Amino acid sequence: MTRLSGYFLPTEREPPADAEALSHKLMVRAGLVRQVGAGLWSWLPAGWRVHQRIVQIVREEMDAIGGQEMLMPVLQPADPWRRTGRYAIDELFKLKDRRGAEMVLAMTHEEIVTGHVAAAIQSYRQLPMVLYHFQVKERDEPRPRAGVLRTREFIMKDSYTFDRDREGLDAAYDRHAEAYARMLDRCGLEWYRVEADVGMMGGHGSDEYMAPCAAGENDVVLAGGYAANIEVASADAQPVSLPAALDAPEVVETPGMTTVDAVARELGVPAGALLKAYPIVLDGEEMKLVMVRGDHRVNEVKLQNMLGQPFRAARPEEIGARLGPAGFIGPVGTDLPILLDAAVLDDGAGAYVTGANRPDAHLRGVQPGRDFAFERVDVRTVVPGDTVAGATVRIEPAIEVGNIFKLGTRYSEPLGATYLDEAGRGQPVWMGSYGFGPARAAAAAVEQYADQEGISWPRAIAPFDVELVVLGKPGSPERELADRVYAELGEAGLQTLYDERDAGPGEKFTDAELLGCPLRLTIGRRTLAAEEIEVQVRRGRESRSVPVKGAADAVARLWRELP
RNA sequence: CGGGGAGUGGCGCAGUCUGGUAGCGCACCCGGCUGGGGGCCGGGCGGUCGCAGGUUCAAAUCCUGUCUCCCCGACCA
Repeated sequence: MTRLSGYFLPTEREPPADAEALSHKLMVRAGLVRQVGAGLWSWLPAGWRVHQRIVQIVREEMDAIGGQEMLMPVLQPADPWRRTGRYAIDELFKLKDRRGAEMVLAMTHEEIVTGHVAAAIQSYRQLPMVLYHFQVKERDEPRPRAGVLRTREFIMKDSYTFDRDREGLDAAYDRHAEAYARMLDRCGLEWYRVEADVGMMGGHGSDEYMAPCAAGENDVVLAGGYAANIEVASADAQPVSLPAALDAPEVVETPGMTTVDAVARELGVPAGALLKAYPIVLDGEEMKLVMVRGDHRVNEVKLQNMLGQPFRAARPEEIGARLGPAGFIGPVGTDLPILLDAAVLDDGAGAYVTGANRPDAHLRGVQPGRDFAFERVDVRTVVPGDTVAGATVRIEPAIEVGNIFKLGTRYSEPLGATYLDEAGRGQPVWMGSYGFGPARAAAAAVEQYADQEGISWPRAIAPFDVELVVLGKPGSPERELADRVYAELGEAGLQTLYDERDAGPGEKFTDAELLGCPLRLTIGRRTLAAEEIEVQVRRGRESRSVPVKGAADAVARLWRELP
């Protein structure tokens, strides 16, 4: 129970000048958070209540799947990070203690938790196990942004599962997925589970939990039941009307036309009738030529995953030496291996335009298969209008609020986490790791439900259930009634913020709507006259009234019906 | 890392080009009025102009260096 007159809730009439994202503006204006430095934020009391409510929901769902809460330090010795090969990560904060020992600030806790398990687990009888904690993560982000959406220090719930084998991991992973679905629903968020890139975490699979909103940093591809991060999404391309096939490729002069648009316009064909060449160089300096349709773009994450090894774009001099001048390169007549994107047809029904590998010239009438050999790949970025199983995709921005990984033995092997099976054989532990960011969940809720007046919290994570506004002078009958209702609301189990400041009605209403508690009660002169208390539902700003007698219970019933 | 922008009272800003007593709105403090949508009157407090050095009789303003923050992109374990 909280009286606003003495509560540290510094609201602002105007957003910070440098704020761009809606959640950034509103969380600062509402007095929930304050910036300390780039990507460094303090949570003020009301903001921390939101954070803690989310934490509690997550905790309950982790406990429900057998998770055991613990706590591991942020400051850690560098050695385990060297052993797992993660010491080289740029985002990892590195420092030395007074003795000169190399330390790191943890960005996640795989190294430490695996170390504990390695030391303590000897037998299959001790598995499976689920461990988790809420702890600060430190990441030296190249560019923090958008308030608490992308910060250098943040609290994450990270859990880790330890199983005997792949089947055990799969089951643990599925249980986590179910827990994540429940916690996100309970937080009142709109969300998608999407296929994700496993990235450098390595391992056997990954899903991301995405909350769609304008400030989202990721793009999610959705179509019917299909959902994937655009980094890994696949879809069927929209067909393009190709020019008729020719008996053989034919050179056309295209002086100075180095762009798809210029060539397409000159030849009167759609951009999709061109083939774009993207020369890459693999680790061993082997060069390959990736070909996608002129209206498509190479997706470097998909390409990397398909290659299974790092690559870089070829430099102009390398391109010049092996193919031709940049802007005029193509697959015909080269001895480079060619990776042809799945959206390019080779049924002979039409033909493409490609660079001719000499200055100011292209080839038309080019047919994959007939005019060049290729390996078929899927390496393009999905675009709006593509389809998945007949359903047209849409692409939405979203915040990543959670990410789950099947790690396999990626960490248990370098850190020596093994157990003895029934036959007495040493086996590596199979691991999964599961992250969730309460701060991002809070920001996502702000983004998803805010309106012109401010924040509109889902009831489960609002800083308070009810804001009680009293109008009228201190000592007035209105105040006496409000004091009584305030106490009754508490008895009814509602967390209430009581605005008993000596301020005008406009200021109180404006602040209440900015802060966004699900219900606002107003007690003023009208209340006394009508024997009814006005209740405003924040989401939609619809007003109703309840009798003064029994008001708290009526409000509690109403609250339970809210989203 | 590349590009763009900004540091002046708690917040939002003007002043810098053209050097000459540091200003405005809001907030805050005191008194009074008002009391259902940021109300009114009167009186006040508060700023080493990011930092350092330089030029000058004189620097928020000119010069040099430096730090910090924001936006777009790259990156994102």
